[in-house]
Amino acid sequence: MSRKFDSGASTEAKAPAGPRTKKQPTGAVTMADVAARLGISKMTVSRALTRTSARSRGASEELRQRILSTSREMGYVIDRTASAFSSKRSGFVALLIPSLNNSNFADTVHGLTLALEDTGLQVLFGYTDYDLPTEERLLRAMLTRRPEAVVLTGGSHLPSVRKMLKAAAVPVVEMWDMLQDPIEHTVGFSNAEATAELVRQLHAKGYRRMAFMGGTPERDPRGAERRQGFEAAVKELGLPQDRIVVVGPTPPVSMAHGAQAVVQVMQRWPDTDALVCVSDHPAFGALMECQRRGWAVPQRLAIAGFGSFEVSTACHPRLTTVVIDCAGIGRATGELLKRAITAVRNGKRLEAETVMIPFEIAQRESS
Amino acid sequence: MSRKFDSGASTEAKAPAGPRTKKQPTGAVTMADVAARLGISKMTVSRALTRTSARSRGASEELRQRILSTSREMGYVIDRTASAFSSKRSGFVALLIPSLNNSNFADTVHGLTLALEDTGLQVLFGYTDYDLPTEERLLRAMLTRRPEAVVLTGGSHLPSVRKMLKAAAVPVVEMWDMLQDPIEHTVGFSNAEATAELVRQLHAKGYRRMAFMGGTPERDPRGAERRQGFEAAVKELGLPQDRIVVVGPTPPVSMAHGAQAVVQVMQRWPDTDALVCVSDHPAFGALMECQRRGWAVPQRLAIAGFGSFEVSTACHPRLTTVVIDCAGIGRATGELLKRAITAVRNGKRLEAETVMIPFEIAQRESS
DNA sequence: CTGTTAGCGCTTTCAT
DNA sequence: ATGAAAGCGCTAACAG
Repeated sequence: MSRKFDSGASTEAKAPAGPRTKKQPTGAVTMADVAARLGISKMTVSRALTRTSARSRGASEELRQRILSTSREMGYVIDRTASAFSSKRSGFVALLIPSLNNSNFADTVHGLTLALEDTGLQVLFGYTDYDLPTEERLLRAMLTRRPEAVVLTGGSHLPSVRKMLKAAAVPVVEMWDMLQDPIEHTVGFSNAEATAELVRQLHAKGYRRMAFMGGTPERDPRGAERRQGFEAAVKELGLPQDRIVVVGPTPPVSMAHGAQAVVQVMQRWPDTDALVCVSDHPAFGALMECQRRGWAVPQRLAIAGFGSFEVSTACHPRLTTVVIDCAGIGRATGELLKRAITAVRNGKRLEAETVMIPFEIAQRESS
Repeated sequence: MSRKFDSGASTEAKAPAGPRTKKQPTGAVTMADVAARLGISKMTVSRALTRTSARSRGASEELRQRILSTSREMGYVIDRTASAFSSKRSGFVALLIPSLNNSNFADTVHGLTLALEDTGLQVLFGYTDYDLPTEERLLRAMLTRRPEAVVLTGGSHLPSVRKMLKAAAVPVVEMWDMLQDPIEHTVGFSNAEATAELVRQLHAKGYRRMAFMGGTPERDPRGAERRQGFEAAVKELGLPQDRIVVVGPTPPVSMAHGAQAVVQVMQRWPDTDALVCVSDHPAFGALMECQRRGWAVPQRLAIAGFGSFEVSTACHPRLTTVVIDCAGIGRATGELLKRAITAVRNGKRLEAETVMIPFEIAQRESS
């Protein structure tokens, strides 16, 4: 007992702090309180509570049960701020996605959360609103919490983001895209190839004069990739290449954008027979606009989307689209994360990995 | 210098830990490093970095600038785990919503985040999947991080949740509902009253045989409230009261549920002239099903939803719905949070508040 | 398997 | 305005 000015109270009785203590304690029950009650050291309590199936060291099972039940009785809640501080393991994974309001990303978060469920890792979550400076700001704030891994969406980041991540020396996963020059790990698929494949299948069905609609490329790298896939495919197939409509400026591209785009397309290129949209949302908007104007889908114009959002199967006619295993991206990211974090905790480093997530074209009544 | 086994290195040069140190330092640049470089105490650095417009005490402006630039140069990133631990201020707000995949809640999160933007508070975010035990589990995990406030959705919680919150002695906000017996603060509106008002307006338009469709009440308290509002209104208006269809069992109620429900309704009560849905998603599904079957909307059947989701204005005909200021709920919650947390930090406690958020009925072509 | 000791990086408290 | 000392609640490291 070397604490100066000790109030003299045993650690068990939480007397109000003496008049001369340097620092005000929380007031909450601490590990030391639980230990004192049981007449053991707090280290033993710590071991009992921290014990994982993986960690062999811990208290004996009988004692462990007593510790657990006493903790419960006393209303003890471990202070992870303190434990993170002491162990240098925050237990956080930082996750940045472009938008909350997008069920594709929501499904990815879902899959990731499930994969991390039994690990004690918590997700520190942020959304960038498709804005690079916002991403940078959020990441900067998150890094003050010392996350054990960082997950980003896509490969488009400010230079300072790469710099910060390098300095933080933490495992990084970029998801949802296949990247030329990933920071470290990647989990995703080629948005360009998926769109190209969609175009090829529409071509096989007989469509020859296709148009593409999407948002401004700078703010939506995934959309830009899809557009490139479209352009490559129509070129390869010898189809007209100039039928591109850009809406914006703000992502996400909305249903209303789709309605507006389909009108533009039909005005500029009246013989267009298929419209490929950057996502299901504008595709749906386009479909509804066609119904308003009495343009038969798919007879007058075929429409295709991307992402297989709920609306794409609920609408009438149902939308042809690219089906992505969004939850699978999250799950794969989670599994990768576990291995990467375990490696770091053991003083190693997981070799950079690239995980390909398959996609599928769903041909439905809109084409 | 009372540290035993000190390696002898000054704090400036980050030599690898000596062979006999008890604890491995992080390796990252610390406040002490920055201070040493400037020849000042780390306390001064701390003050310079923590200085808020609110806090008057801090370093002189000139020194502060030097500290800031040196920090940047050295790549110093403050360790909020340590500062939270030391100050007993986690800087976290715990937020629990039922679902990520719901733009209403997404908008609320957005509003909340914006309101908290300049406070240094970070959101610790979890979604319950409309499941009370999941909510309890998530909250338990979050409380280990000592959040300075907790935000829940709705008023339906396990008893243990109320107990944990009471023990944590932290400000609590329940949002999205008006509650009989709130835990503490409330921000929301009456789902029952909003639905009742919708029914009254449909009645005024001439609809007389209305049906309601929703999910199982146990898993969706907000849906249950809406149903109660429907029942109260049709009773008050002397309309048939038994036309209730329950789909499920799993919330959220989907577009497909709506398609299925509208068929059931028209089979059981063929003279139904209006269908009120628990949210826009099933309302949209019902609308599409009507189109598939050639039932004219609103001539044969009027359809109304709830929530003013994007699809409700994009579809054709557009859906009559209840417009909620979702972001406003988030914003109001954020403002309340700021005051509540400030109070606690000053050793006070904010009196329990109830903030009413107005709603609006949008009559559109589907009715 | 259990205990002892030291200390993580910051902020509080008190002194100057 | 600045500094020195102490300590927040936990876990690493070592000893037994």
